Amino acid sequence: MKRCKHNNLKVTPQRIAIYKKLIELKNHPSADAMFQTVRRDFPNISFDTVNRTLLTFSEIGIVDVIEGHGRQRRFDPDISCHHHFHCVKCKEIIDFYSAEYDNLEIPENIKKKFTVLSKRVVLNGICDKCTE
Amino acid sequence: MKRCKHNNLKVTPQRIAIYKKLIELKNHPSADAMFQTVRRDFPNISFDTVNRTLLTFSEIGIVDVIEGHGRQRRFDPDISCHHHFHCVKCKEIIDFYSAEYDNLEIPENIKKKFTVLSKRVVLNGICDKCTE
DNA sequence: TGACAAACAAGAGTTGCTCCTATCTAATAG
DNA sequence: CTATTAGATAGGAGCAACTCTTGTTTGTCA
Ligand SMILES: [Mn+2]
Ligand SMILES: [Mn+2]
Ligand SMILES: [Zn+2]
Ligand SMILES: [Zn+2]
Repeated sequence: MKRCKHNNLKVTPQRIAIYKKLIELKNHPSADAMFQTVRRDFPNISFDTVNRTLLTFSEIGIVDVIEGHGRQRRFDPDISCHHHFHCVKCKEIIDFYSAEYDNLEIPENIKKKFTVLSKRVVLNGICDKCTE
Repeated sequence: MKRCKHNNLKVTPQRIAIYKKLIELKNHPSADAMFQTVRRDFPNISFDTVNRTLLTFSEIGIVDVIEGHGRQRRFDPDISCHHHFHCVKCKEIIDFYSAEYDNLEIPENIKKKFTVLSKRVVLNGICDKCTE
Protein backbone atom coordinates (compact mmCIF):
# COMPACT_ATOMS: atom_id res chain seq x y z
CA MET A 1 0.00 0.00 0.00
CA LYS A 2 3.07 2.23 -0.18
CA ARG A 3 2.15 2.58 -3.81
CA CYS A 4 -1.16 4.15 -2.75
CA LYS A 5 0.35 6.67 -0.40
CA HIS A 6 2.97 7.50 -2.98
CA ASN A 7 0.17 8.40 -5.39
CA ASN A 8 -1.82 10.39 -2.82
CA LEU A 9 -4.48 7.74 -2.58
CA LYS A 10 -6.10 6.88 0.72
CA VAL A 11 -5.53 3.43 2.15
CA THR A 12 -9.03 2.06 2.64
CA PRO A 13 -10.08 -1.42 3.77
CA GLN A 14 -11.71 -1.97 0.37
CA ARG A 15 -8.47 -1.22 -1.48
CA ILE A 16 -6.51 -3.51 0.84
CA ALA A 17 -8.99 -6.36 0.32
CA ILE A 18 -8.91 -5.99 -3.46
CA TYR A 19 -5.12 -5.76 -3.52
CA LYS A 20 -4.74 -8.91 -1.40
CA LYS A 21 -7.01 -10.92 -3.71
CA LEU A 22 -5.18 -9.61 -6.73
CA ILE A 23 -1.70 -10.73 -5.72
CA GLU A 24 -2.84 -14.23 -4.88
CA LEU A 25 -4.61 -14.67 -8.25
CA LYS A 26 -2.90 -16.42 -11.12
CA ASN A 27 -5.47 -15.81 -13.84
CA HIS A 28 -6.95 -12.84 -15.71
CA PRO A 29 -10.13 -11.83 -13.88
CA SER A 30 -12.88 -9.56 -15.13
CA ALA A 31 -14.21 -6.83 -12.86
CA ASP A 32 -17.19 -9.00 -12.01
CA ALA A 33 -15.03 -12.03 -11.21
CA MET A 34 -13.02 -9.87 -8.79
CA PHE A 35 -16.25 -8.53 -7.29
CA GLN A 36 -17.61 -12.04 -6.70
CA THR A 37 -14.35 -13.11 -5.05
CA VAL A 38 -13.82 -10.06 -2.88
CA ARG A 39 -17.41 -9.88 -1.64
CA ARG A 40 -17.00 -13.27 0.01
CA ASP A 41 -14.66 -11.66 2.54
CA PHE A 42 -16.28 -8.23 2.33
CA PRO A 43 -20.02 -8.77 1.82
CA ASN A 44 -20.95 -5.11 1.72
CA ILE A 45 -18.60 -3.99 -1.03
CA SER A 46 -20.18 -2.68 -4.24
CA PHE A 47 -19.34 -3.65 -7.80
CA ASP A 48 -18.60 -0.04 -8.56
CA THR A 49 -15.91 0.13 -5.90
CA VAL A 50 -14.22 -3.01 -7.19
CA ASN A 51 -14.30 -1.85 -10.77
CA ARG A 52 -13.17 1.67 -9.95
CA THR A 53 -10.36 0.39 -7.74
CA LEU A 54 -9.11 -1.94 -10.46
CA LEU A 55 -8.99 0.99 -12.87
CA THR A 56 -7.21 3.09 -10.25
CA PHE A 57 -4.69 0.30 -9.70
CA SER A 58 -4.09 0.08 -13.42
CA GLU A 59 -3.33 3.81 -13.49
CA ILE A 60 -0.66 3.48 -10.80
CA GLY A 61 0.76 0.32 -12.36
CA ILE A 62 -0.39 -2.37 -9.91
CA VAL A 63 -2.36 -4.27 -12.57
CA ASP A 64 -2.54 -4.23 -16.34
CA VAL A 65 -5.64 -3.98 -18.45
CA ILE A 66 -4.95 -6.56 -21.12
CA GLU A 67 -6.07 -7.08 -24.68
CA GLY A 68 -9.21 -9.21 -25.02
CA HIS A 69 -11.67 -10.54 -27.58
CA GLY A 70 -14.79 -10.43 -25.45
CA ARG A 71 -16.90 -7.65 -24.06
CA GLN A 72 -15.51 -7.80 -20.55
CA ARG A 73 -12.37 -5.93 -19.60
CA ARG A 74 -9.69 -8.33 -18.29
CA PHE A 75 -7.11 -7.43 -15.67
CA ASP A 76 -3.68 -8.97 -15.23
CA PRO A 77 -2.01 -8.99 -11.79
CA ASP A 78 1.25 -10.10 -13.45
CA ILE A 79 2.76 -6.87 -14.72
CA SER A 80 6.06 -8.40 -15.83
CA CYS A 81 6.78 -8.97 -19.51
CA HIS A 82 5.06 -12.12 -20.68
CA HIS A 83 2.82 -13.38 -23.45
CA HIS A 84 -0.71 -14.66 -23.94
CA PHE A 85 -2.45 -17.52 -25.61
CA HIS A 86 -6.19 -16.84 -26.12
CA CYS A 87 -8.47 -19.84 -26.49
CA VAL A 88 -11.11 -18.90 -29.04
CA LYS A 89 -13.54 -21.47 -27.59
CA CYS A 90 -13.47 -21.09 -23.81
CA LYS A 91 -12.05 -17.52 -23.92
CA GLU A 92 -9.42 -18.37 -21.34
CA ILE A 93 -6.20 -16.35 -21.51
CA ILE A 94 -3.13 -18.44 -20.70
CA ASP A 95 0.27 -16.98 -19.80
CA PHE A 96 3.45 -18.19 -21.38
CA TYR A 97 7.04 -17.09 -21.19
CA SER A 98 9.66 -16.81 -23.90
CA ALA A 99 13.00 -15.05 -23.72
CA GLU A 100 13.02 -14.85 -27.52
CA TYR A 101 9.71 -12.96 -27.52
CA ASP A 102 10.79 -10.72 -24.63
CA ASN A 103 13.84 -9.62 -26.58
CA LEU A 104 12.00 -8.72 -29.78
CA GLU A 105 13.25 -5.47 -31.25
CA ILE A 106 10.74 -2.73 -31.98
CA PRO A 107 10.91 -1.92 -35.70
CA GLU A 108 12.74 1.35 -36.48
CA ASN A 109 9.81 3.04 -38.23
CA ILE A 110 7.61 2.40 -35.18
CA LYS A 111 10.22 3.61 -32.69
CA LYS A 112 10.63 6.81 -34.69
CA LYS A 113 6.94 7.70 -34.81
CA PHE A 114 5.40 6.27 -31.61
CA THR A 115 6.21 5.85 -27.93
CA VAL A 116 6.03 2.13 -27.15
CA LEU A 117 5.07 1.34 -23.54
CA SER A 118 4.70 -2.44 -23.75
CA LYS A 119 4.84 -5.29 -26.19
CA ARG A 120 3.26 -8.70 -26.18
CA VAL A 121 2.85 -11.64 -28.50
CA VAL A 122 -0.77 -12.78 -28.68
CA LEU A 123 -1.51 -16.25 -29.98
CA ASN A 124 -5.04 -17.34 -30.83
CA GLY A 125 -6.09 -20.93 -30.96
CA ILE A 126 -7.71 -23.81 -29.15
CA CYS A 127 -6.49 -24.89 -25.73
CA ASP A 128 -5.88 -28.45 -24.60
CA LYS A 129 -9.13 -28.64 -22.61
CA CYS A 130 -11.24 -27.54 -25.58
CA THR A 131 -9.59 -30.03 -27.92
CA GLU A 132 -10.63 -32.95 -25.64
CA MET B 1 -19.59 -12.88 -53.05
CA LYS B 2 -18.43 -16.27 -54.28
CA ARG B 3 -17.42 -16.85 -50.67
CA CYS B 4 -21.07 -16.41 -49.65
CA LYS B 5 -22.43 -18.89 -52.18
CA HIS B 6 -19.68 -21.31 -51.28
CA ASN B 7 -20.89 -21.19 -47.67
CA ASN B 8 -24.57 -21.50 -48.58
CA LEU B 9 -25.28 -17.89 -47.68
CA LYS B 10 -27.65 -15.81 -49.73
CA VAL B 11 -26.23 -12.87 -51.62
CA THR B 12 -28.29 -9.95 -50.38
CA PRO B 13 -27.94 -6.25 -51.23
CA GLN B 14 -27.09 -5.57 -47.57
CA ARG B 15 -24.23 -8.06 -47.60
CA ILE B 16 -22.92 -6.64 -50.84
CA ALA B 17 -23.01 -3.09 -49.44
CA ILE B 18 -21.21 -4.10 -46.24
CA TYR B 19 -18.62 -6.11 -48.15
CA LYS B 20 -17.89 -3.22 -50.52
CA LYS B 21 -17.33 -0.80 -47.65
CA LEU B 22 -15.13 -3.31 -45.86
CA ILE B 23 -12.66 -3.84 -48.69
CA GLU B 24 -12.20 -0.12 -49.24
CA LEU B 25 -11.53 0.52 -45.52
CA LYS B 26 -7.98 0.74 -44.25
CA ASN B 27 -8.72 0.95 -40.50
CA HIS B 28 -10.28 -1.23 -37.81
CA PRO B 29 -13.96 -0.29 -37.57
CA SER B 30 -16.38 -1.12 -34.79
CA ALA B 31 -19.81 -2.47 -35.69
CA ASP B 32 -21.28 0.99 -35.10
CA ALA B 33 -18.66 2.70 -37.27
CA MET B 34 -19.54 0.31 -40.10
CA PHE B 35 -23.25 0.93 -39.53
CA GLN B 36 -22.76 4.72 -39.75
CA THR B 37 -20.77 4.36 -42.97
CA VAL B 38 -23.01 1.84 -44.71
CA ARG B 39 -26.25 3.62 -43.86
CA ARG B 40 -25.14 6.65 -45.89
CA ASP B 41 -25.56 4.56 -49.06
CA PHE B 42 -28.29 2.34 -47.60
CA PRO B 43 -30.41 4.50 -45.28
CA ASN B 44 -32.80 1.76 -44.28
CA ILE B 45 -30.28 -0.80 -43.05
CA SER B 46 -30.42 -1.73 -39.36
CA PHE B 47 -27.56 -1.88 -36.88
CA ASP B 48 -28.40 -5.50 -36.19
CA THR B 49 -27.95 -6.48 -39.82
CA VAL B 50 -24.55 -4.79 -40.00
CA ASN B 51 -23.36 -6.38 -36.77
CA ARG B 52 -24.72 -9.82 -37.64
CA THR B 53 -23.22 -9.65 -41.11
CA LEU B 54 -19.80 -8.72 -39.75
CA LEU B 55 -19.93 -11.71 -37.41
CA THR B 56 -21.05 -13.93 -40.29
CA PHE B 57 -18.17 -12.62 -42.43
CA SER B 58 -15.76 -13.37 -39.60
CA GLU B 59 -17.00 -16.95 -39.50
CA ILE B 60 -16.32 -17.48 -43.19
CA GLY B 61 -12.97 -15.71 -43.00
CA ILE B 62 -13.70 -12.43 -44.80
CA VAL B 63 -12.79 -10.31 -41.75
CA ASP B 64 -11.04 -10.88 -38.47
CA VAL B 65 -12.30 -9.95 -35.04
CA ILE B 66 -9.20 -8.49 -33.46
CA GLU B 67 -7.92 -8.04 -29.92
CA GLY B 68 -9.01 -4.79 -28.26
CA HIS B 69 -8.78 -2.86 -25.02
CA GLY B 70 -12.14 -1.14 -25.15
CA ARG B 71 -15.71 -2.28 -24.95
CA GLN B 72 -16.40 -2.27 -28.66
CA ARG B 73 -15.56 -5.22 -30.84
CA ARG B 74 -13.16 -4.25 -33.62
CA PHE B 75 -13.07 -5.81 -37.08
CA ASP B 76 -10.10 -6.05 -39.43
CA PRO B 77 -10.64 -6.30 -43.18
CA ASP B 78 -6.95 -7.15 -43.62
CA ILE B 79 -6.80 -10.88 -42.91
CA SER B 80 -3.14 -11.30 -43.86
CA CYS B 81 -0.46 -11.73 -41.18
CA HIS B 82 0.42 -8.35 -39.72
CA HIS B 83 0.83 -6.61 -36.39
CA HIS B 84 -0.84 -3.89 -34.35
CA PHE B 85 0.14 -0.82 -32.42
CA HIS B 86 -2.61 0.26 -29.98
CA CYS B 87 -2.63 3.91 -28.90
CA VAL B 88 -3.68 3.96 -25.25
CA LYS B 89 -4.93 7.54 -25.59
CA CYS B 90 -7.00 7.74 -28.78
CA LYS B 91 -7.61 3.93 -28.93
CA GLU B 92 -6.62 3.85 -32.58
CA ILE B 93 -5.18 0.55 -33.82
CA ILE B 94 -2.41 1.02 -36.36
CA ASP B 95 -1.13 -1.73 -38.66
CA PHE B 96 2.53 -2.43 -39.13
CA TYR B 97 4.46 -5.06 -41.00
CA SER B 98 7.59 -6.95 -40.04
CA ALA B 99 9.03 -10.04 -41.65
CA GLU B 100 10.90 -10.76 -38.41
CA TYR B 101 7.64 -10.84 -36.46
CA ASP B 102 5.86 -12.86 -39.15
CA ASN B 103 8.51 -15.56 -38.89
CA LEU B 104 8.40 -15.93 -35.11
CA GLU B 105 8.52 -19.56 -34.05
CA ILE B 106 5.81 -20.85 -31.74
CA PRO B 107 7.48 -22.17 -28.55
CA GLU B 108 7.63 -25.96 -28.36
CA ASN B 109 5.64 -26.27 -25.12
CA ILE B 110 2.79 -24.25 -26.67
CA LYS B 111 2.83 -26.19 -29.93
CA LYS B 112 2.62 -29.45 -27.99
CA LYS B 113 -0.37 -28.46 -25.86
CA PHE B 114 -2.43 -26.08 -27.99
CA THR B 115 -3.56 -25.60 -31.57
CA VAL B 116 -2.34 -22.17 -32.68
CA LEU B 117 -4.51 -20.53 -35.33
CA SER B 118 -2.90 -17.10 -35.55
CA LYS B 119 -0.20 -15.02 -33.97
CA ARG B 120 0.30 -11.28 -33.65
CA VAL B 121 2.61 -8.88 -31.90
CA VAL B 122 0.66 -6.19 -30.07
CA LEU B 123 2.45 -3.01 -29.05
CA ASN B 124 0.85 -0.53 -26.67
CA GLY B 125 1.88 3.07 -26.49
CA ILE B 126 1.13 6.61 -27.59
CA CYS B 127 0.75 7.47 -31.26
CA ASP B 128 2.32 10.45 -33.01
CA LYS B 129 -0.93 12.44 -33.04
CA CYS B 130 -1.47 12.05 -29.29
CA THR B 131 2.11 13.06 -28.49
CA GLU B 132 1.54 16.47 -30.22
C1' DT C 1 -10.47 15.42 18.17
C1' DG C 2 -12.31 17.94 14.55
C1' DA C 3 -12.47 19.41 9.45
C1' DC C 4 -12.62 18.03 5.02
C1' DA C 5 -11.17 16.02 0.73
C1' DA C 6 -11.46 11.64 -0.89
C1' DA C 7 -13.76 7.31 -1.21
C1' DC C 8 -17.83 4.51 -0.67
C1' DA C 9 -22.69 2.11 -1.51
C1' DA C 10 -26.71 2.09 -3.91
C1' DG C 11 -29.01 2.69 -7.67
C1' DA C 12 -30.05 5.11 -12.06
C1' DG C 13 -28.24 5.79 -16.68
C1' DT C 14 -25.57 4.58 -20.85
C1' DT C 15 -23.31 1.82 -24.28
C1' DG C 16 -22.87 -1.82 -27.24
C1' DC C 17 -24.37 -5.51 -28.40
C1' DT C 18 -28.04 -9.74 -28.76
C1' DC C 19 -32.50 -11.67 -29.17
C1' DC C 20 -37.32 -11.75 -30.92
C1' DT C 21 -40.96 -11.42 -34.27
C1' DA C 22 -43.32 -10.07 -38.26
C1' DT C 23 -42.13 -9.16 -42.89
C1' DC C 24 -39.53 -9.71 -46.98
C1' DT C 25 -36.63 -11.78 -50.60
C1' DA C 26 -33.01 -14.69 -53.06
C1' DA C 27 -32.72 -19.07 -54.76
C1' DT C 28 -34.64 -23.17 -56.45
C1' DA C 29 -38.24 -26.14 -58.53
C1' DG C 30 -42.02 -26.53 -61.57
C1' DC D 1 -41.88 -17.05 -65.63
C1' DT D 2 -44.20 -17.89 -61.34
C1' DA D 3 -44.80 -20.24 -56.84
C1' DT D 4 -42.60 -21.83 -52.86
C1' DT D 5 -39.87 -21.41 -48.90
C1' DA D 6 -35.69 -21.31 -46.16
C1' DG D 7 -33.08 -17.89 -44.88
C1' DA D 8 -32.36 -12.82 -44.16
C1' DT D 9 -33.89 -8.22 -42.67
C1' DA D 10 -35.96 -4.07 -39.86
C1' DG D 11 -37.36 -2.48 -35.77
C1' DG D 12 -37.63 -2.76 -31.29
C1' DA D 13 -37.24 -5.00 -26.75
C1' DG D 14 -33.86 -7.12 -23.72
C1' DC D 15 -29.44 -7.73 -21.55
C1' DA D 16 -24.54 -7.35 -19.82
C1' DA D 17 -21.05 -4.60 -18.37
C1' DC D 18 -19.82 -0.92 -17.22
C1' DT D 19 -20.20 4.48 -15.77
C1' DC D 20 -22.19 8.30 -13.47
C1' DT D 21 -24.82 10.66 -9.68
C1' DT D 22 -26.00 11.50 -5.06
C1' DG D 23 -25.98 11.34 -0.33
C1' DT D 24 -23.12 9.28 3.40
C1' DT D 25 -18.92 7.66 5.52
C1' DT D 26 -14.02 7.63 6.48
C1' DG D 27 -8.81 8.16 6.35
C1' DT D 28 -5.62 11.78 7.02
C1' DC D 29 -3.63 15.70 8.91
C1' DA D 30 -3.64 19.72 11.81
MN1 LIG E 1 -1.01 -12.63 -18.13
MN1 LIG F 1 -4.96 -4.65 -38.83
ZN1 LIG G 1 -10.26 -23.43 -24.32
ZN1 LIG H 1 -3.34 8.23 -30.29
